[in-house]
Order: sequence, then C-alpha cells, then structure tokens
Amino acid sequence: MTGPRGGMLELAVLGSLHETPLHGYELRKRLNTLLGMFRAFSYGSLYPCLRALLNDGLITEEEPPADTVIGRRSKIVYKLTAEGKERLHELLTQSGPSSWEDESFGIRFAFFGHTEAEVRLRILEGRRSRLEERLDSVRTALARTRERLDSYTLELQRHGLESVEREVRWLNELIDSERRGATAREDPSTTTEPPHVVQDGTKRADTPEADK
Amino acid sequence: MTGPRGGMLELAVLGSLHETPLHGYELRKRLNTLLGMFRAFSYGSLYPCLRALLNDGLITEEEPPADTVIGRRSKIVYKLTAEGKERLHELLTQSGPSSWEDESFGIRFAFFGHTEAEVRLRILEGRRSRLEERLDSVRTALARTRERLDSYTLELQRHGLESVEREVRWLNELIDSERRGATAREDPSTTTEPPHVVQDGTKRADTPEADK
DNA sequence: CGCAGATGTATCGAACCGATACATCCGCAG
DNA sequence: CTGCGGATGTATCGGTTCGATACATCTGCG
Repeated sequence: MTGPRGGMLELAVLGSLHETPLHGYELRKRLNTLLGMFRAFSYGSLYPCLRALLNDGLITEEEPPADTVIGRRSKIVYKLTAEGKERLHELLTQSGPSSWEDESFGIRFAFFGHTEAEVRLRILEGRRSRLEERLDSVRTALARTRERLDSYTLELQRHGLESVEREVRWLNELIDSERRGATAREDPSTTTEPPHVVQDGTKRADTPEADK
Repeated sequence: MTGPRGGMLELAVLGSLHETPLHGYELRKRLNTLLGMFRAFSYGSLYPCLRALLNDGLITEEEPPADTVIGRRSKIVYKLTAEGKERLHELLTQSGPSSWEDESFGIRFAFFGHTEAEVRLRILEGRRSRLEERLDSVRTALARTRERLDSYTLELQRHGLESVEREVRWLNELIDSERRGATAREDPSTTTEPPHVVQDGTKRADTPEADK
C-alpha cells in the first residue's frame, strides 16, 4: 500500500543512511560503489523508494543549516529516524530464503558488518545450499542431454558451472572463517569484527533447510 | 501495444522453438537447461510472451494428431511460423548494446550456433569492453575510498573483481578462438561451425533417449 | 482405491531498469 | 565577463520480469 518497499532497496537505503545522512544522487553512488560488481540500482527505483520510506516515517528530510538562502532548495538530504533504525535492525535480523538469492545476497553481505554472527552464518550457508542445489540440477540435466547440445551451449554451461563452483569454494572459506571466529569471544558492544578470511580446500558440512 | 516482446524472452522462445515445437512447460525446462546457471525464466513472463507472439503471428498452435479424443485439450504445442523464423533471423543479426548486458549476453551466447561469425565477434567484444569499463569504475572508486570500507565490504569487492576478471579472460580466449577460426575458410552455406571450443574430460556416451 | 508428485496452463502484484527530462552548479576557454 | 560543457541533482514513465499462487490432469505406487 505504501509503495515499493518489499525489495532489497529498502535495506540498501536504510543501511547506507545508517552511516551518514545523504541525498539521492550521492546515495546511489555510494550504494553502487558498496555493491561493486554485484548490483547497480537506478534512479527509477531509488526515488520512489525514498518517497515511500519518507511516507512511512522511516527517514526524514534533514533540516538545512540556518544560513541557507530562503527561497532556495536544491539538495534534499535524508536521514534515518528512530523508527527507521528499528526497521533496519529488524531487516538485518531476518535470514529467510530471500537473503540468499542472486540479487539479494550481495546486499546482505555488504552489511555483514552490522549483522549478528549467527545470522551471517545462516545466510552464508543458505547461499551455499542454494548454489549447490542449482549445481545438482544443472549437472543432472547436462548428463541427460549431453550429446544434443552444440559446442557453444556446452561452453556456456562449462563456464557457468565453473563460476558457481568457484563461488561455493569462496563461501566455504567464509563459513570456515566465521565458525572459527564465532565461538572465540562474545562482544556485542563493538562493531562485529569479521574474522579474517583464510583459505582451505573443500569443506563439506550439512546445510540448514534447503529450499522451501 | 502487442505485449511483452522487447526483452530477451522473445529471442529465447523463438530460438528454442526453431529446433522443435514445444509446449510451455517443456519450453521453460529446455530454456533453463540451455542457459544453465545464467538465467531462469518464470511462467509469469513466459506465458504472456507466448500469447503476444501468438498474437503477432510469429508462432502458432500446432494441430493435434487426428486420433486425439475430441473434447480433450491439454497440451498446447507451439511452433514457429515463417514470419517467426524471419523475426528470429532478424534478432540474431542485431548486435546492439542490449546484447552484452548481464541478462542478455547469456542468451545471445546460447544461440551462437545460429549466429553469423561477424556478429558473434562484435557481441563478445562488446561484452568484454562492458566488463572492462565496469572494472575501471569500480577500481578507481575503490582506490578513492579504500580505508572507509569495512572488511566484509572489501571482501565482497575483491570477490566481485576477481569474478569479472575471470570472465574477461574467458572472453579473451573465446575471441582469440573466433578470430583464428574466422579467416580460415569462408563457408556461409553450412551451419556455422564453432571454432574449437575447450573440451571437457567427462565422457558420458550412454543414456539413450530417456526424455520425450 | 486414493493420494502424492510430476506435468501443464494461467494470472496478478510487486520490483526494478533504462531512457528521458529538466534544473543547477562550477571550471575554464574565448 | 560570457557562455558552454560536464558533473551534480531530482523526478517520472513504460516496460520487463519475478514470485507466489491457483487449479486441473496424468501417472506411478502402496
């Protein structure tokens, strides 16, 4: 009812504004830098989202400094409200299937610094089983139709599989790293320190509740 | 006005139906197998697209065999019309910026077997410069904000960069391969032979036609 | 028999993109 | 000083696709 606010943009915006107040243009740049190669939001979604968040009282326009010329209004700087912070915390606590899909995972990961260790682990494992599930289905489909595909299609499959296998290895390292760092100490006061990434080959632990 | 037909689904559907007539359900499976890990269309886009294509006369419902029970109508098998083939050829000839974006490239590549060598090369090179452009912008942005990012964000950036660099290397190999094979001989009559694509070790020659 | 799971067709709202349109600010060449 | 191009900045519109859902049929199996 209140506008476009079910997607990942909400988290992305609230998460960004949590650091410091920003206006739309800057917000977009920050966001797309933050997400690197994973995602790039456009104004076509950003501005409607800002309006909806404003409308719901999760963000407000920041007061301009008093020395501003009266009739002038150019930048519109947004900042989080108390309700916005609450909502952000709520979003960062969740770890449903919507956290480890392709479009969402990068965003969740980008805010791992503000996410509880337990949630981080669930998301990483969820992402991993999602990918392994996909690997399975593609591999079996490939085995059944092997000789019917032309070389280009085959090459596409091969590259795709390799890429995903690579991401799974990456996730394994991250999960190992999380587990090692997790039980070490319990200090919720400081901003959660990421346990630095170490490498190891194939690790296989069971995963929490795959799909649906 | 004719419905959802500007996207990649049109090419995907026409390209798939070019091989053999199919009904929706099977079409989707074929498509998602074809595209491997790159993409997965849903019914929510597939059926509207089929309706639009039908509406435009690019595909038709295939006549059921005469021995079908009268009142029964379950599967709806679609096949390409002459106009559809024409349109497909038109789509396969184009090579605009829309060919090398993330969502489109995989689909274009999947049908390289039916694409002219020159077009293939343009698409591969377009994709490559698109990715390099992105690498540049992320790398410079990273250099400017290096110390402001937490470890998780940094790790995300690192992984993203590595993935894209990997894809660029892949493209380089493909482009080399295309160029080598291109000037070798000139035979437009036969279905375009892919120039020596990387082979994979696993041979699985059995499994005689289990699918229907 | 009955029922679970694959097959099969279909729709709706929500999310997001790409293009586009403007307006303002600022450095700098003429 | 002027004007002009490019970055900054706000905003919308149409169109594509997803995710969830609904429902009907066919098929193997205990």
